[in-house]
Amino acid sequence: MKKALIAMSGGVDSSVAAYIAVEQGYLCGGAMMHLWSENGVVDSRDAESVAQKLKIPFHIFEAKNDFCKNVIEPFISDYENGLTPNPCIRCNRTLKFGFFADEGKKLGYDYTVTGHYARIRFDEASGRYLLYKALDSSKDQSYFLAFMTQKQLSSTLFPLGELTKEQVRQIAQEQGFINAQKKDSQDICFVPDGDYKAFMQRYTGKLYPCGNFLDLNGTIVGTHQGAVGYTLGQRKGLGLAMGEPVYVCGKDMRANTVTVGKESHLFTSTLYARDCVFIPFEQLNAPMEVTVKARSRHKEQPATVYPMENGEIKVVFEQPQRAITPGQAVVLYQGDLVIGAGIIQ
RNA sequence: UGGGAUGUAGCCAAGCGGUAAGGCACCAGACUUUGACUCUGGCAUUCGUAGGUUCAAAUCCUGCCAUCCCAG
Repeated sequence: MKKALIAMSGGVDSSVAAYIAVEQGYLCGGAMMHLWSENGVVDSRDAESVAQKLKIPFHIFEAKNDFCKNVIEPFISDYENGLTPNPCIRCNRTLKFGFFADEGKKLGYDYTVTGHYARIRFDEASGRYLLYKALDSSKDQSYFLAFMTQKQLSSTLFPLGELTKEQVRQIAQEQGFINAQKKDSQDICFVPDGDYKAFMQRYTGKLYPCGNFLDLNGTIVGTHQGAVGYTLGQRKGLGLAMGEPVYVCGKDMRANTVTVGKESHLFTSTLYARDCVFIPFEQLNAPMEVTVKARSRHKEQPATVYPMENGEIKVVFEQPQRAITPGQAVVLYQGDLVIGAGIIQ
């Protein structure tokens, strides 16, 4: 009998994923990673409650050091370098399907199970594991999983990939799980109040100095509160009353300036990406018609992807896209199949 | 010190005797397992100030104050 270790967050999704894994006959265990807390408290009560109901063992993995090294510190240095990182993607690749899976292996588990909405299928013809969108497109999380390696995909199970959120809540309700009505998590987990700049200042002890807002002509139009606190396309929080809405059009970390302008200046139809991974094949050798997400909640856009030097790619959209932002992940699809992903530069 | 102009919310700004448009900013929700975007709602009992005229004034009159421009 195969053994499966469920990554349990205490939320409804991973709880139902655990229930299904048990029902499917895997020999199951549950575990939670202690990723981060500023007060040292780990709240594992909901997860433990569900594990108890399912009569499966429950572990807590201390992962704070790995999390700091692989998620938080890159997150901070990305912002300091003028990028806008996506920490959830990094966490998936390095912690959930990295550290956590490794710990599971040490305990004799064959599979890692999570409550993600996505599907994995083995393709006989190519001998590769393929990643597909969830059947419930409104909950699909394949964007956050697109950097998974073949090794990771081969030992991962997503029991929720064919279910809707309603069905998941229904199951949680039927099973009497404590979190059946719990609100979905959101925001960056280590910045629950959403103020990531304040978090960075606490974490690093640095103060990010004020600087100038410039218009597109280079004229000073105001004072910003630290360039790391702004991202491309941002409108809110600038405090600039220019008579019409203005958006962040660029940043110069060196000069500590933030340039603002009209929304029409944010549209571009080409992007370049590095650190690319491909799922149905090892590398891209020829141009390919795909649909593309340049951020998690981007509506997929038709585009052509071209291979470049050093494994980089160029994506040319049919229509210009708003606020393509360096540091964000770009994910390529063909229908429900995830083709690959990269980091926008 | 003379002459002119202007003073309406944080910023810009309508209104020109009938009981405060709008935009930007801001705030609160919604949306959302990243940052953003977006959407919805809120936001001047009061018009530099003190008096006067009038049934009724931000709107007319007078004094004062402030700011800007031109003279000197």
